[in-house]
Amino acid sequence: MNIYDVSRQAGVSIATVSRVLNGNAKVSEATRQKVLKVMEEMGYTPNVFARGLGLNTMQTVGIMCADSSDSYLATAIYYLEQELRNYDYDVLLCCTGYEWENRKKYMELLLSKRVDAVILAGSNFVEQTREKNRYIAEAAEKIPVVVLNGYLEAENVYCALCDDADALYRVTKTYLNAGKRDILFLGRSLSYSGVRKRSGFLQAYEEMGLKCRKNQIIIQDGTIDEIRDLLIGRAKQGIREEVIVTADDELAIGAVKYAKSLGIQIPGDLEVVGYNNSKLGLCCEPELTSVDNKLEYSCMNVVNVLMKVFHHGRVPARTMISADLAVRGTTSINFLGGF
Amino acid sequence: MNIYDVSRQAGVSIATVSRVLNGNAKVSEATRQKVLKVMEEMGYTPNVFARGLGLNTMQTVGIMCADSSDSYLATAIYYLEQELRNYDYDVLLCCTGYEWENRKKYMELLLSKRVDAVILAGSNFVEQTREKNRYIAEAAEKIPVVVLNGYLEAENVYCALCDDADALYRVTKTYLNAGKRDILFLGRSLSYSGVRKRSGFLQAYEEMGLKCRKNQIIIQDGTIDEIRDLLIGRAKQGIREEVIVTADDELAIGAVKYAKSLGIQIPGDLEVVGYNNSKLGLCCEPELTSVDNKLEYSCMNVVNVLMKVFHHGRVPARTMISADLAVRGTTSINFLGGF
DNA sequence: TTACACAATGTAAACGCTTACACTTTTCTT
DNA sequence: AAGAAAAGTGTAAGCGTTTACATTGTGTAA
Repeated sequence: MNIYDVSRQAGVSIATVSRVLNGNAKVSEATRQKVLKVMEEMGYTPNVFARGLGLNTMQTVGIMCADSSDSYLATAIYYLEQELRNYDYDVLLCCTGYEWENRKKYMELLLSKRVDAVILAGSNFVEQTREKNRYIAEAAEKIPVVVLNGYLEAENVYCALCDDADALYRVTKTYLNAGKRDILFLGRSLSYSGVRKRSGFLQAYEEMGLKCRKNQIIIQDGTIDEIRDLLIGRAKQGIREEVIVTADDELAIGAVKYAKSLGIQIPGDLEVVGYNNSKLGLCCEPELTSVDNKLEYSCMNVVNVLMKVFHHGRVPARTMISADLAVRGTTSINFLGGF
Repeated sequence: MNIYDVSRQAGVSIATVSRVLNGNAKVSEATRQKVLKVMEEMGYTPNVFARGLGLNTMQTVGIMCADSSDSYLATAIYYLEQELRNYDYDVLLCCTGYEWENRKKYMELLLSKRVDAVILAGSNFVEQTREKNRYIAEAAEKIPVVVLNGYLEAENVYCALCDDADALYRVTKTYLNAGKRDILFLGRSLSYSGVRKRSGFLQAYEEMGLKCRKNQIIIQDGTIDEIRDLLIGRAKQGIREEVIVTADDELAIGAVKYAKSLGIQIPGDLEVVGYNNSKLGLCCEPELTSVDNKLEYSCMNVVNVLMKVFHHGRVPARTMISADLAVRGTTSINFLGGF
């Protein structure tokens, strides 16, 4: 069943039916209702392919992420999907894994499906070298690209950021102000936000005129248990700390588990701060204090930017929000001044 | 740039270009190479809309789930996406929330986008009444529908199941055989797999000729903390148990947290068994023993079924696998006989 | 009354592919 | 060597929309 069937049944031309369908051109209210009624009765659904051919859009946005099963990314995808649906856009999902070499291919795949825009979820999409990011800039020549929590400078690329540097700066500063000196920063290998987090950590030390030892920074990709074991190994060499600040909740949970297995009291002997305020943090005992980067808000922001771009509005290439802190059981310090 | 540009440049007809594109009809190797080279040089990408119009497919599968941020569903989506991509299918994601009234609408949305099939991820898609499932059966009249871990009887609906009843039966039986009697079943409100899990639990009691008290079964939708508080309240009324078996890991973690907050030793005083073997279970201390319903395997199975259906192969309407058990710190019993 | 603006509708040409059918050339049979 | 079968290619008719342009009708100002 197609537009001809409807037009015949309604006694109008296909142009009129099409106009009713799109609602942008003039149609008298009487015919409008008549056509609508016929569509309803016949159970007519326009063919998206034909529609796509004509309009060159299928109201679809591609979301690229490394791994949609990752708690943080899964949450982002959920918020993005919900928000996009409010504007009648569908989501084409694309998981690239962590090797950037694949990503060009996946991006081309999305482009070939003629998505209206691409959202890159997660800062691990932005690499250190311009060369590695070229595929993003190239894509952005054709359609809008929005990076969620990653920074990239290129025409037609918009970034929705959380000020990760500042968040880590404030957490660290609070501890330094309280007289703590042995603070460990636990991060992942260097994504954009990873770099920013570390620099916020370092800035706090610098500002106090304090030296930060090399072994106060650990960059480690690995599972919770690997993190735990790493820290246990370290402790056995006699390296202990009073505070561990991290770049994500899994790292923090690894730290909590390390403490538990050595009988170190949390938050008595050791305070731990996670990042992302994910559900994982509610699973451990005590519950994790964690930086809340307001993911839902950022996701809504991303979609907002997109909609404005679609409607030819002016949009700043980069928006930045401040993080909150969800204070729970793994800390006892008073953050009120800093957060 | 379109197929005409390519055909002109290559000095062949558009039919030949199309044939090269689709690779199903006869083209001499020489022309094939020539056309391929021109495409490469021009950076030609076929227009999916036009292609869709002709072929009436866009190589896309819809995945419906209640909430893609849920750890279990997020993992399922990931595996499904990866496997589908192996066959050059893309994923259109659709999160419906938990109210079944919305689902008809979302299903129609997917159908209107002309997906080649729909995968329903999670048993909460299958309701108790036939009426509520009608929208699924209706969709299945048009395209194949596969339910992941849910059971539905209808033409063109395929189910990839894990034998949840058997898993809970075996766990429960093991404890009963060991002389434990106070076992609590903690489930969610009745989805298909929820019902099956409970019936497996009950079957174990029945088979031993034992009575199962009403308060040995709790059906509770809620967060980890709500579960914990519920159990604490129960304990204060003097109701204690030796074992808690659950329908998902969040419930189990709620149980672990309840035990911790009352100083109940795990696994000394209380054993806890989760379900789904999700990442959450690795976050708590001790780590959660959890039924492994082999999600990755099931997902591959779902995609396999789909591919066979697409190629007009005969496929059983329902496939069932057995669960494993990931034994970790919250149990001390020996499951070897049962698993 | 004429001329004109404007609203409502129709006609027909894209949009970029696939593929049935027709045609030509090559290869195989006997 | 003739005829049949197979291989390779082209022509043209869809697929179901959108939309520029043409047409008709209707109210309004001169």
